[in-house]
Amino acid sequence: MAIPRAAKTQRRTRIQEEKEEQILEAALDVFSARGFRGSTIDQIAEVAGMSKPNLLYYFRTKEAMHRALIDRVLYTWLEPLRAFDAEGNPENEIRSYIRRKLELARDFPRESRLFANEVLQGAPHIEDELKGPLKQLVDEKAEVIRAWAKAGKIAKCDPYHLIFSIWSTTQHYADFDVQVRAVLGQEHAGAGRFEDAARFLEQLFIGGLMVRPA
Amino acid sequence: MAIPRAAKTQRRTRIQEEKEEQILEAALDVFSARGFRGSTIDQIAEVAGMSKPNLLYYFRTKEAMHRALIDRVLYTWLEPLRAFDAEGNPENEIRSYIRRKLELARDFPRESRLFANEVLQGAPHIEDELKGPLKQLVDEKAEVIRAWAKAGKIAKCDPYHLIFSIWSTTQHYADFDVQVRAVLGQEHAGAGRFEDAARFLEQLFIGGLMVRPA
DNA sequence: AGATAATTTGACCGATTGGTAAACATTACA
DNA sequence: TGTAATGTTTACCAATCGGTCAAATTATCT
Repeated sequence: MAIPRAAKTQRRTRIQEEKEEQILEAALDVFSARGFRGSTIDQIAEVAGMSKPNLLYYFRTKEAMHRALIDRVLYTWLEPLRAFDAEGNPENEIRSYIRRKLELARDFPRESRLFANEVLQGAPHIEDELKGPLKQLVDEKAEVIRAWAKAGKIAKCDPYHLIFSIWSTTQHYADFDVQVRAVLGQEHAGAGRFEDAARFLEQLFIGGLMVRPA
Repeated sequence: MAIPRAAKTQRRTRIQEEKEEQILEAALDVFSARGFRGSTIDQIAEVAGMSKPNLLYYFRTKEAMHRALIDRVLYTWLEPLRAFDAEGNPENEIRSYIRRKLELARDFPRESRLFANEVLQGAPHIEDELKGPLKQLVDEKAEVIRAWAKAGKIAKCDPYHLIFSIWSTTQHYADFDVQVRAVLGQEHAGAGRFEDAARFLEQLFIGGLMVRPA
């Protein structure tokens, strides 16, 4: 008798671990490129190199795959914000937050698009995560920024909109990659693009937020 | 004999005009919320309040609806950038560009999401528009910004990434509205949100780009 | 009014969707 | 090695997909 996902054994098989990994990798490919509703199990199965019923042996539904993916990716995605340190030097903290987010956009564009697709379509599967853990984390870090502003370490500004603007500018390079490529064309292609973006964003945020000595 | 979309008469009927408008309005609702692949003709038909074959009488395929929508919206969407004036005062031009884009995000969030969905999923239907008219317009305005920087009117910066960052920060409020709402919660709700965002973004961009008198 | 063109609908089509049942194959372990 | 649990596949299902068709209805014009 086939009992999916270790309902009885508690311990996960080697095969289970490998196949689930394989499936989630394929699911990330497909979901991030086409959104949840636009993706089909058959597509994921093809990318994963296994049959559809085989997929459904490990994840009972399409939603289950998506949820497993979201859960796994969400933690990683918020890591840079979590690293934001109240004790650190404000300029350094902001600068390295921007850089880390930009690196994430460069190295994990699929993860970025997975969230973008989800949020863009009303976040039907992750509303609780947004209103709960995410909001909590942002509230906490916003308080840090507010304190910096109050202490005169950075310019007075709305900390929430500051965070939003860092999110949007950095993730833009993953989520709207096609547009960025189309506009920049060949002349600005290649690895230099990342450094150009990083340089500009640091200039923008540091220049816009740092209190300059008179 | 039924001949769709004035193939014979040249002149469009009153009914044609009304119904096509009705359909595109409904299509904007559905496509912007679920993406092209995630949307169904039945959904659009229901929102439009007409039967599916009736829809297909005016637009022969799902793609035709989407294309008509894109074409109609694209022009409006680039209007603010087109208004960017080389002769104007740099600070004013940038400030009002930001404000106009932010107003667009507030007043036409569906249009913003339509493009976001499209670009996010690889822009399969609008690649030519991106590489053609859009790139051309951006190239032109980038040159203006570069000239301002060279003349010392604003800080030296990469004009393309400046434009990207204005796009991303402003459109973020339309495209990621659910996330913004979730994070800000009730305490920052209401009409004040728009003004808060506008104030922050102006501070960020003007502060980050203007050359301050010594 | 009557004729003609324009519009609308219900019934339907083949393809694809997410998912199931059960037979079959493989693995792990005694 | 035998056997029970685990893993895989073929064949299939009802529902939904984009789209067609012919018949019915409505608007337009003389």
